[in-house]
Amino acid sequence: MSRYTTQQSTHCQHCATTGICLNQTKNQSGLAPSPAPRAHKVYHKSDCLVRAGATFDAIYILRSGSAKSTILASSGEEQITSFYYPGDLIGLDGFENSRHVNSVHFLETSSVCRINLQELDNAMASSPSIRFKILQGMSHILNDEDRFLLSINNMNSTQRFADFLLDLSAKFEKRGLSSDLFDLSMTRIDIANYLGMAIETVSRLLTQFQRECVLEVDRRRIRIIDSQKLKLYLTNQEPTAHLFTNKVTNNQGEQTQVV
Amino acid sequence: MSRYTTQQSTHCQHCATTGICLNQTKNQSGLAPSPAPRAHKVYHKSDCLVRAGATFDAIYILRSGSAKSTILASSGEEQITSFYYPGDLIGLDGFENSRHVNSVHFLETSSVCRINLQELDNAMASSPSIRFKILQGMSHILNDEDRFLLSINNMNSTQRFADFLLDLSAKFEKRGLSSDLFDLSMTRIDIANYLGMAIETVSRLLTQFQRECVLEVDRRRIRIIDSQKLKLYLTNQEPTAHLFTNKVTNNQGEQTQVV
DNA sequence: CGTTCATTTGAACATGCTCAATTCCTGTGG
DNA sequence: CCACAGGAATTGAGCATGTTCAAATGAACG
Repeated sequence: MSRYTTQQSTHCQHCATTGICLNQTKNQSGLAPSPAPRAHKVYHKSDCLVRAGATFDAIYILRSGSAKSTILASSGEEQITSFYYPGDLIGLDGFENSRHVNSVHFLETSSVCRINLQELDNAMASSPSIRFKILQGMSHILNDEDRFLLSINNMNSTQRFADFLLDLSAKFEKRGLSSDLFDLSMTRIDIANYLGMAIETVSRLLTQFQRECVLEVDRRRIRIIDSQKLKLYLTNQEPTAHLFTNKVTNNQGEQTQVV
Repeated sequence: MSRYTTQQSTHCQHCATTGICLNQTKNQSGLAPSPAPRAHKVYHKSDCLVRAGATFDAIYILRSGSAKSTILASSGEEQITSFYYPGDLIGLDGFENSRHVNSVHFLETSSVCRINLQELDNAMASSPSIRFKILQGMSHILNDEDRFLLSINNMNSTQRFADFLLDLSAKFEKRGLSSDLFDLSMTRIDIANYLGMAIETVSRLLTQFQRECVLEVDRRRIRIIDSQKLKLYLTNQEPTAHLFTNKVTNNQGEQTQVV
């Protein structure tokens, strides 16, 4: 793996934009134990950044490219837990047991910024803004997973897939890229694994969306033609399905007004 | 809501056992801006601790009882994202946007320790161990959700329900309670919502497990009779007894081993 | 007691999976 | 440059898991 990696010595601009660039803060606070600008490594497709079970000694910020993290079931099956895009924090799962729970693999040529734990702790001790940014980053991941949970438990495969595409679209837009024309960096197999469906279902949904003039699909390239219609798939509940949910809502509704 | 709450002025022993009691540390470090021992409030069943959308100004440690957090789908449906037990951190979802994403409701009479953000930040600034404990707590939640994701995407309802029961059992044991005799503090509706299945399925699974002499069920009270057999359901990809097909029952507890 | 909510149980149905066959794409070697 | 292999993706058909609908029972509570 190391033969694939190179070192660069430019300043960590991308990290800075996310507000978590530890170099900057260390300079500001005058600590700067290592005066050199942060080094970042370049990895290639299917390279491994972190292996489950490995000692937790650093976190990473993705600078460019994309990655996925996976956990291993006792049965031996893998489950993708997250896809990462530039600016995302990677490796935060390690705090629990000082070992990584997820493995992280790159989906394409990518580069990351490595921040070892001592560095991180120093920064958190000295900078309120770093403290906040790290907590914010973890909170963001948490909320993302909660939303994902929601989609898995309450949506059918059509809705889930539409949600996935809109999510991707929003992520690209947030990073200054086109929100309606982008390349998937993951295979259909990865998508199916992530969304908890069969690859055949993913394939059929792509075909369906294309047939209904919502998307244009060319291999990994996706063009969203009608994002309004795509959003409709999210709310379009199947004709029925109300009894169970009504009960839940009523159960919750009581708390709003208690005489 | 406030009429349900009372104040107590004992020292925060429960928090101390979790290692995140901020009072202790503040005493150690001599900061102690508020010299009074930490107050904790008592809430009752279905009381609301945190409402989604509310300003994020504190986190909480659950001292006793249990709670659930829920997020709201755009469609209006609620999804339970987590159940909380004593020692758990509550409210960490607020860091992302300075607003809470989840609502938190109590499932029974419970008490919490409130730690406002300024307090938390002070403690994190001064104490490396607090810094670590908070990150560890968030990491734990993250990993929990990842594992849950795995179970939802890769397990059928029987496996998921067995997993849920074993999880609960482990949580009670970790807190010094009986691992094989406990009361569910949530309704079947909550369980079904959390696990992403219909309440009828939950009911049928309870009946099945009882029929197969794995559990004894009496309303909310669960006794795990054969935890070994319960664990087998996790790995047994092949369903041993079909739940929904008109069963050709072997009227004794022995189920047909397909392995 | 009567009302209401939680739970159980049965039967029909449907969403999405499995299995199977085919096509498409990419890289490789002759 | 083409043939070929192997993985990725597509498409079809049957079927199983778990949902939905419906009804009955049980428990809690005023």
